[in-house]
Amino acid sequence: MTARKAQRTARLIDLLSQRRVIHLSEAAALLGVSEMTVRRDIATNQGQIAYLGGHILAAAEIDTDTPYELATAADSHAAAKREACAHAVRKIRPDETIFVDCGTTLIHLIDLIPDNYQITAICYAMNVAERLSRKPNVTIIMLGGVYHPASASFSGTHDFDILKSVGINAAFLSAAGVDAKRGATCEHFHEAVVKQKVMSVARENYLVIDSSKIGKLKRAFFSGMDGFDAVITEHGEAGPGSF
Amino acid sequence: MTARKAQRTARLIDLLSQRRVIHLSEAAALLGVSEMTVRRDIATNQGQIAYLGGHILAAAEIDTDTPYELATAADSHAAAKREACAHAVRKIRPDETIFVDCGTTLIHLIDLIPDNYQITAICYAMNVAERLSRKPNVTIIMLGGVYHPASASFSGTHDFDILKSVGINAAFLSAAGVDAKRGATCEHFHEAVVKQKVMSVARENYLVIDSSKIGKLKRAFFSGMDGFDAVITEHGEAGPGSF
DNA sequence: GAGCGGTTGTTAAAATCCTCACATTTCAGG
DNA sequence: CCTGAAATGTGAGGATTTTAACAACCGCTC
Repeated sequence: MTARKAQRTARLIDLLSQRRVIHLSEAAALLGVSEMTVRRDIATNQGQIAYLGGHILAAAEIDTDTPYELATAADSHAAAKREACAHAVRKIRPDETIFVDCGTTLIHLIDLIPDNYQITAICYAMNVAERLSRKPNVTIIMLGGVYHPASASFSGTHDFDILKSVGINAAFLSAAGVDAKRGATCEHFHEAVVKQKVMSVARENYLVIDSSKIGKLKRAFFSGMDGFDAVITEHGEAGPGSF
Repeated sequence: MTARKAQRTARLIDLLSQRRVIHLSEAAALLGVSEMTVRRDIATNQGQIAYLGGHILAAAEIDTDTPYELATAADSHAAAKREACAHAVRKIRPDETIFVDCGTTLIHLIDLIPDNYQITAICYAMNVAERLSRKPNVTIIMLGGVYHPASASFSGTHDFDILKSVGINAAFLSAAGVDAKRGATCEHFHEAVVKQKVMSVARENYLVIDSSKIGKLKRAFFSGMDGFDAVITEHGEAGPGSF
């Protein structure tokens, strides 16, 4: 094995750590060699590189034991979040327009909406939009803007133009911290701006959190507790006065 | 979804938890249905089941990769598109603002942009934004609006407000058809509206297509050939007059 | 510079996979 | 039992992937 070949293989593995799946022809272009050469590289490195029908992926992906748990474990308090969302989903009627905040909590809400509901969902985070797009009968409206990687969300002044032209029946908000005195807070200021603007136009505002958030205070304030029609946790629904 | 189909899907997922990778033909035999049916089952369960060139695997294996990744992988004329983009990427300077159209073609352009370039990219399709978000040093601006599943893109009147406040050095447009007489066309009217608006504010407009598009005519017209500063295919760059 | 093994690119044919359209079957309500 | 919608099977055609053979190239030694 020449130095050139070894280096090329290392580069391919490096690419896989970022991309998970790379098509053969794409890898060939990226590495500046022919497809045949990439094939041969893979054949001599079956331990690290896996190959399936034209697609290259890290061998670890299909070797190591169940990454399922890992994926769900990355989302802490997933069970509590899902339960809170199970309570929250009852607020949605079959033909309403809702707002879905960013974060991991409300992803569960989306999954729990019955497939036959014809809802319109407004969002501003990419992971939320992506999950919504998998559901049937959902009209998705994305508030655009500048991308913020930390929360996979978009923000900007223009958001507000869209909000003027839609009627939101219920807004489902998430928070990173809920404090009795200071109210609901999140990690990023740009998120807080969007949340506030949405809350000002939505008919009903629900804060959906798992109870681990209670007592915490984060840097970006977006609403006092009296701004919510209800606070929904895994234990059920509580009036805003209980905090 | 019938009970039978749901049960079959559950069985398939169960198989995947033991086997990691199952070939399409084997799954069809194991489940006692045709390969076509297994394909369709997978298509309606992209969240849990992933599919790569004839092989079925648990979606968790290639986690965080949205279904778009798979869409790109199954992309036809992928090699020609990538070559066209290799020509197109030379139009980008290290600190510019560009527009990236929707579709599968320009995904390759994104991959080919050098990592050390500090560019700002404007887009209106989810798969494009998703791919952009993986690159370092890129500022992403998303034009929001109503979601259109066919092209994973968003559209709406409000797009135009954002466009007023940015300066676009180069817009990279794609098309589903290019006709000598009628010019550039695409599948959906809502896309055409966005393309036209972008072209009116961008300093330079490049049409990037693989040559299979030439001679085709689709329903939504968005620009005559003289609207482009250049047409870029896998064979290189051509002036707009050559069509 | 000639010779050598290992590496790489190019082609063509075969096998496989994908998409689409249409025929058939199944299933839930009336 | 009838009926329409959903689900399923089938086959053709096109696109992609695989394999194999052969030619060209590289770095090295003699």
